[in-house]
Amino acid sequence: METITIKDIARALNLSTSTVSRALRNSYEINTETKKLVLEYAEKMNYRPNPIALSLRDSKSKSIGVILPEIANNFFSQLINGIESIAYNMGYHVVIFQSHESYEREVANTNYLVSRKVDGLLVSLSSLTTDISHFEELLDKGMPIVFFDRVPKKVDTHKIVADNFGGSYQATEHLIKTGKRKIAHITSPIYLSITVERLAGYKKALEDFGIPFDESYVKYCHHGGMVVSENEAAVQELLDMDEVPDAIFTASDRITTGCLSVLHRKHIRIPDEIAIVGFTNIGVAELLNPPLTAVVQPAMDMGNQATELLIKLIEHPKKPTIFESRSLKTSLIIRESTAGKIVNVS
Amino acid sequence: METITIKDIARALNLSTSTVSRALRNSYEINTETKKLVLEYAEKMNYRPNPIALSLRDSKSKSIGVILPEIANNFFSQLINGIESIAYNMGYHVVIFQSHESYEREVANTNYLVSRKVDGLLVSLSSLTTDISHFEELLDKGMPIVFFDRVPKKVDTHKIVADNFGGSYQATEHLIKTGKRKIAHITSPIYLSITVERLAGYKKALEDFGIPFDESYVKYCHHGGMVVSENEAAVQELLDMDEVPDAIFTASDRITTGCLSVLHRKHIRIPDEIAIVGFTNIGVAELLNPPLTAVVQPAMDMGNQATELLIKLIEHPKKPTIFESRSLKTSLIIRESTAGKIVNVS
DNA sequence: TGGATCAATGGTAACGTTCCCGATAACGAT
DNA sequence: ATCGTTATCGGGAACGTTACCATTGATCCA
Repeated sequence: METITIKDIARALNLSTSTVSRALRNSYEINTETKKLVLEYAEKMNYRPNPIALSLRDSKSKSIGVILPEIANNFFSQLINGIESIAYNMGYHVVIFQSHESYEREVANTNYLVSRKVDGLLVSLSSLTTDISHFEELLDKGMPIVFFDRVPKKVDTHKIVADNFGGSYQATEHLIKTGKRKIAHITSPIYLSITVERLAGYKKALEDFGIPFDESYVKYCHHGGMVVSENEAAVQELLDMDEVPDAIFTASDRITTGCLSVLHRKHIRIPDEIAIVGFTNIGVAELLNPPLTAVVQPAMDMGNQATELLIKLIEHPKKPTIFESRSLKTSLIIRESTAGKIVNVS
Repeated sequence: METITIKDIARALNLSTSTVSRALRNSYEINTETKKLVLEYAEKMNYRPNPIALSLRDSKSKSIGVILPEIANNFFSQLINGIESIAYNMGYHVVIFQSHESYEREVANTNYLVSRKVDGLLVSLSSLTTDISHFEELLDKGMPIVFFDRVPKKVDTHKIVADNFGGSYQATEHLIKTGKRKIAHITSPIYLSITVERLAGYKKALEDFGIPFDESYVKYCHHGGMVVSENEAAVQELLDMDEVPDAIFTASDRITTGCLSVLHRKHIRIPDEIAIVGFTNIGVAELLNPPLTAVVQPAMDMGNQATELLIKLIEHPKKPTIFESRSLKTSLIIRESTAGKIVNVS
């Protein structure tokens, strides 16, 4: 448990540090017996190479940085588990930073992580990030970055996302097929990739079933639902409409629970007055009142795949000619919050 | 954005590295003009000291390690937010490791964090940790450690816990006052501090109200509710009893949701057949069916205080003669899962 | 037997920073 | 003129590790 160094071993065995170093790395040019001597002594003294010294020397750290909006969120914490399990197996460790949906903190975290010499970055953009030059500069300098979930559109690197379009389409289609026609959508800021894609899926489903798209049925929460008043306002605006929606499709963990909470307080009956389907990974969806129909993302798998791609990038510095943009299937879990007779709509 | 070093500045300004270093640290023995020159150039070139080099030199890293069971858990992720906000303000950064309730991973994480030269440790024990010698050794060597939530009994260092006894007493008392007499308790493994304290509060409340304690009403989940079958078995055993409980007091986030899920599947009516109160910080308690009465811990504040104590320990290496053991008040939020007439019981 | 080859090991610089110890010059005091 | 003082700066070592370039014997072949 004492911090013993190569120097200590060298002194104890009357060898040079070079010899010890090479013996430990099992170099071919070291005498077998010397090697054995060193290895045994190192084992006995519980020698562990100093990662800091290694980092300083090689400018790598066997660690990957994760920047995401927040961890107190089922989707992200499941995703982190996915990241960690792969990283752990590959000998990397994971440093997590939260942007708390703040652009400034995202930039600060990025800089810190870079100065800390992480070997690569796993990033999901904050809801207030419109300028991504801090990542582009790093990319230009050769820093491996993989984006997940909330990905920048133009940037040229690996990306892992859920099939937001498909999931959204499926949710909307499900609402339509259970007889809903006035379907609202409460979602994140429009400059997030997830917002655009989910909105597109929603629109396409409406279109396919001959329901005209009504812009006033779409509400954006600029802080991604982090601010209570936002949800409140969004829901209230919908309730104040001439044609009150008969269904709401909510686009994230926080927005979903926020809206549910508002609807509860207003004693709106779900699904009778308004049906709800959420794009959410909350673990207790089936315990909610009513049990919540949800589009669930394969969060763990997203974490796995993003990490695999990142480590591949780190360990094969030759630039891949093509970057992957994987889209993982979501699954629609139907529960009572959208209960209704299946109606023939097409 | 380029990684510029002190050497680069020295070369550019025709100074020595020592001078530059001292100028940057605003040493009194450097000429004001020289200082200005260096500072301006450093600013212009966006110089950032290399934390790795600092770590190697000083054997400190301005970082603190956190070891806890899992982050995909409302209580812990709220607590992490508390840790981060303080650490961030004090110029430390936070490295989080999950034990996933495994003793081996806890030990591995500890070793890694130590070799990584964290300046201190914030620890909540895994549910399978009975031997804490890996922490005791570190403590003996002077490593600052603060325990929170699940703390070892004997160890001599700062500890931050919720008032588990009080919270538990309050919950039990509430059940009794709403007319329940056959109150079961499903909890974590008995060798965890939280288990012992919560059990004690539960017992004391029973005793104070003249209800005999029945050991068979207490069920332990050895994996802290992480394993579904555990919850299932615990609940089933209770349902199979001659005197089926009329209330269950569950002792953690995971155990609470796990039990609720089982009760739902078995179509047990809450609170009519069985009332439920959970020791839990889940965010959507009010959205559950029925809304869940909960003992809520001041998770964020626990994180704050633990971090403050740790940093104090780090920055004032003189051993404090006495270690603090703070216990923060919980709050009982009453909702429908324990609805019932208030009865006169004493 | 001289030179070449090879196995085995040592010495040292380098990564970026700080700190201890000097070094230099200017200046006033003796 | 000599000395001590002060202000300002430079040189080098150290943190732990590895890579490159020696160095040393020993062996071998012509």
